[in-house]
Amino acid sequence: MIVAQTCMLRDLFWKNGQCIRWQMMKRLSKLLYKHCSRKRDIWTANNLSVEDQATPEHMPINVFCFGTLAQEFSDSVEKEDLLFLTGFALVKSPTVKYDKRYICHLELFEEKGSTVFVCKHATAAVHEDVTMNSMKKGENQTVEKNLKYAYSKINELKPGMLANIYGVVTFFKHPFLSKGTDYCSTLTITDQTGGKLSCNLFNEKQDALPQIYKTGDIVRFHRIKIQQFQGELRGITNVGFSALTFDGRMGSPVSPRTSSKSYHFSDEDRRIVEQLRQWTMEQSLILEPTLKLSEVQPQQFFDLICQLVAKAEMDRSSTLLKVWDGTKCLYPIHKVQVDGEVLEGNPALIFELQNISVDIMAYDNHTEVAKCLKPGAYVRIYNLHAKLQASTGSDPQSSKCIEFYLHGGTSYGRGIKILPEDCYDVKELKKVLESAELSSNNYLSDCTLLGISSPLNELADNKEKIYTRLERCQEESVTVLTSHQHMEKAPLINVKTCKPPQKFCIRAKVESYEPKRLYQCVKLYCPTCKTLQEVPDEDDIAHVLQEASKKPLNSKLHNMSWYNTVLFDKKNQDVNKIALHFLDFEDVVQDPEKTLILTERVTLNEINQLSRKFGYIILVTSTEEKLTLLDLSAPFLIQGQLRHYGCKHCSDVQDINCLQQLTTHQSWSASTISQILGIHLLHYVFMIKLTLKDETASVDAMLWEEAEKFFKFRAAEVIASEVLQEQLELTMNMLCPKEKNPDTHPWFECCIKSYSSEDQIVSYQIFDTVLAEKI
DNA sequence: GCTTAGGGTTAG
Repeated sequence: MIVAQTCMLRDLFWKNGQCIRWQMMKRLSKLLYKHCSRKRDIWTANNLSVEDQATPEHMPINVFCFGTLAQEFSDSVEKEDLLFLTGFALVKSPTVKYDKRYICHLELFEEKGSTVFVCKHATAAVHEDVTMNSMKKGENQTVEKNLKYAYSKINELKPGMLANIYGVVTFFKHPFLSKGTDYCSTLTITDQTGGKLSCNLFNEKQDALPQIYKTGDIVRFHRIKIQQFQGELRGITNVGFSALTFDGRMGSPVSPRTSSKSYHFSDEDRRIVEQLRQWTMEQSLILEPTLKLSEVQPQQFFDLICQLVAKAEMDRSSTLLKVWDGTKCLYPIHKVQVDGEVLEGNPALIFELQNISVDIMAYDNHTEVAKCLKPGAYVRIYNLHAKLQASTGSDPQSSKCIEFYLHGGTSYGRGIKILPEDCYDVKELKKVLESAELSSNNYLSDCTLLGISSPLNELADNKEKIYTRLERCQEESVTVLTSHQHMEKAPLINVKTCKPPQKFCIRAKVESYEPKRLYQCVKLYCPTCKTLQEVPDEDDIAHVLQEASKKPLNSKLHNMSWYNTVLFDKKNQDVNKIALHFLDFEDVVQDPEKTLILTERVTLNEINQLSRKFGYIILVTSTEEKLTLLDLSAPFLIQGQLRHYGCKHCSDVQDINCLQQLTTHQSWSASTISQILGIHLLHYVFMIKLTLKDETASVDAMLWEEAEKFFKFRAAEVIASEVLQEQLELTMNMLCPKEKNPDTHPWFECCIKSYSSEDQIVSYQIFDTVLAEKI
């Protein structure tokens, strides 16, 4: 529990004898603009709408927090939190007409004694008891200590309820894209009461829907809305819905699968899950829909847990999957004729497993997922059909064989799911695959004995297991995600079609990149006005210096109180001198690398020489009465090999005499110097456009804000270092080899976010991704 | 701004 302002529970304000209990519906509503009379109010007022669950019509009310309370509140509150509001003013709402909310709104000011209590992860039902009791007793205790969720039994559900329930999944469909904006998952659950509840779960993110692997899994739903539909009750996602999924097998770890960042899970929850498991087993509720290939009978529909050996795109609506599960089908199996070139997979392994693998045709909506699979992946195929082939030959009995189809559509939960390697089913599968390999090796030795020439003699000696050799086919990416590794990889078509802003993890190839001339990848960026510009080239700088050196030196400005001046003759030109003005002259000999000098009439070449010796060089020119900086087209400060530029739009250049403030070299740095001179420093940044492509689409993604983290070196260093320039070139050539078919490029996994600019153009940027160490 | 789906086999 977070208390926005210290206050004891017994001090809670009571109105008409009732404590006001609100469930927050929306976080900092976007209606803010509409509600605030002046634009600057936005920064001081937070608006949210809350729903009083006690009112039958679920009428939301607007609440405004002002001043410091607004800030504290917005920092601590999240969707679904339970709020206690005290000391508020009840004001007639001017927005009733269009927001259709409660006729009054609440206004809270800290200075007027308003208080907001924010309670995390609570349910209203339980909260009421806890709060009321606490208040009656006048105890100053936190609510969290007593926080407990109340779960409804399925047969006790009533329309209109916002329920917390546990249940065993008896049916489910994988998340699929609905005709609306969200992904949809349909499932049915039951519990010890025998009641059944079908649910329609929606979320714009596929990963946010419950991760159900099989019927028999156990789910926990919080805040699911119960509705009536065609005479039956339905559960539907509502604001604040959250879900946990558990394996339904007795004895397996009670560890929830969820996309929630935080969730409440107690011993009581563990007990409920274990009781449901026990009950499911006793009832023989779930008929195991999974079969081994050796158990398959013709005409059956079943689930298959297997490893992908190879795949081939047959046409637009069908993909061939060659899989094995370590057992051999007892019936003759139809082999799909496919050109070896289209077949993606290791030819040696395909050959090695030819007698034990089966061909599956995945149709229509399943081709999308099938195409994304990599040989070596472990998958569960739901509702696979072992269809008996129509007889063709003269002897109908003998020619019949089984064809495996994953038909189009989603009925009966039909689909494909990639299984994580550490899941129970995969561990079990590996055991079977391992024992199957022994016999397949026996088969190989027979071949050798019989003198049959085979490319596998060599492989037979290889101790490495076939399934791990297959796993290796899932080529590694040249990049590493620094977080979100658990997120499912989204096809690029999703990235393109989902409304921004969104975040995704993707796996693709770099088809091309821009700019091709890599030195142009580094730009100058002004964090103040957010503009980008090219780094001036040597010619541009030389030109500015040349113009400046046309101005004569002014001896009146030499040897002032805060600098000492030394004049040098230019080569063979007596009249053409350059001037160096030294700050902190005593230190020059001792610590030249810490010295700050102002230079006049120098050439680029001379600057390069001077910068090797002196720490900081500021380029100046003389006027009649003072030294001034050069045009900001040139760098105003040189620090070793680094050239610092100022923003022409944002800088308000100050008199050079301000530099007197710099008393010791301890205070010299690019940022302090630029600050004193009123210059807004431009930052060196990478700006590279990568065209990423997978089977579904191509997307132009910028490598920008996190590019330095990605490459693990700084943009400013690249400008100054030929070694790094070379390294950058090598890296880009590795990501996207020139003159090669993009399909042969390495895999590029990254996190990508979409956002739209003011002019509604959607852009994509790479984040939380770095180059892999080994490359 | 706020619906979407609302289980019940393809027909290759």
